[in-house]
Amino acid sequence: MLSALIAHISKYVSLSDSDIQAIYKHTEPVNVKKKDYLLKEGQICRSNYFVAEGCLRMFFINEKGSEQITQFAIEHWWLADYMSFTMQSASKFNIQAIEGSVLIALDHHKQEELLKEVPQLERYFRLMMQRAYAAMQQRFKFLYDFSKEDSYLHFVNNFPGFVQRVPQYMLASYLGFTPEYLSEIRKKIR
Amino acid sequence: MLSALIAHISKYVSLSDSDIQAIYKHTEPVNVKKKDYLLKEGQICRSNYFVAEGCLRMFFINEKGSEQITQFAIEHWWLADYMSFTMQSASKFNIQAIEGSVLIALDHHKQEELLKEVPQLERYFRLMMQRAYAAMQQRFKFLYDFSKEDSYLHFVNNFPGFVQRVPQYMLASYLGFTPEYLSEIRKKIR
DNA sequence: CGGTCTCTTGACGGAGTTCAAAGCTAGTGG
DNA sequence: CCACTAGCTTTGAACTCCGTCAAGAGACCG
Repeated sequence: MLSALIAHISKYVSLSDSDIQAIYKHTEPVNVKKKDYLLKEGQICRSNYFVAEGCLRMFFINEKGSEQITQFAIEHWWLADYMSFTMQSASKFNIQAIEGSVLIALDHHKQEELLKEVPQLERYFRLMMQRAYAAMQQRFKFLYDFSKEDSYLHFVNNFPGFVQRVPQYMLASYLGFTPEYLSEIRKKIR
Repeated sequence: MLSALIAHISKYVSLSDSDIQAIYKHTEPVNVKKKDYLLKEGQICRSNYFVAEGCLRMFFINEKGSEQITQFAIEHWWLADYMSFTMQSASKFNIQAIEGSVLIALDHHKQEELLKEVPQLERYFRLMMQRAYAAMQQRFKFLYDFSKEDSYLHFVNNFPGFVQRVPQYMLASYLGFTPEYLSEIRKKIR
């Protein structure tokens, strides 16, 4: 499943055979079952994960003691708590598989080594970070602009396939409201 | 004021004299007065701005017709609508100076040229994007975790100097509530 | 089939908004 | 250096969206 990553990188920068060998040497494929954890609160986020297949969620435990989802990651996106990853300090987030998933893990120090060996990956990761950051800027706009009802409608229209893949209560959490209220919205729409 | 940028870059990667010359050639210093616009809704976000001195805000006009601030940028941070910047497509955001400011502007195509001439800047910008993205991940956590009152207290504690620099109503907008409610919170604290 | 997740319903309460008006403050020009 | 004005902040009352709690109905998995 490394081929999915190689294909993805190749869309942004060109790789020689020896570059591919270097990537092969520094990354580690990881197969996880539904509900397996990749990071738990209090641990250091040691790896940056590329989703080749499947789906992850990142969440934290809020002041009331319930799980609050902040991000999903589907095929061809990277996920990590980048504060913890960069500083190698304790994370306040959890990362968990929502489906059985195939991931490529890239450890912090392995990433540094790999970037030295294959410098054009600096460009690839810059573009990935820029893409992720741009998506977040858009998301902030929606968060501020839309009512909860509109947030839901917008999400459903923009990711029609994805809505089927996760339980409703996770969507509600991600969108910032309760499963009860989501139920209300869905009733209204019918 | 380019020296501020050179100093900042030098914290992350090392620059030769010719690298510095290249940076000098591709960037443009911009002096703006309070309330000057750097980007207006509908325009393409052509430049990435480094704040050497001063302060910017990014905002959009929400469904009710009022300004909603999504980001501030102070000294040593970069600001752009990265979706518009990357795709060179129309932006839905505005960028405006809150104070008289000294900026370094880097146009999209100039950035591409510069990155070709000085490849280690790919690393610098990767680190900047990663830092900005990490900050956003944290911010999402706070947004979901805190009540409006706690958001305000948290912001004041974390950026004590900054609160003096902007009008209260801009803070309220950034934190996602009304100036009236902010006034209520401030009364309660006293 | 039994038990544990997940989704729905309805009653109630409260954090935060809206609207309107008055009080401040700071910038500007005379 | 004062006076004027526009912009900013405060107040209070009415309202509303959405959360909380509790209980029941499905749905899925071993």
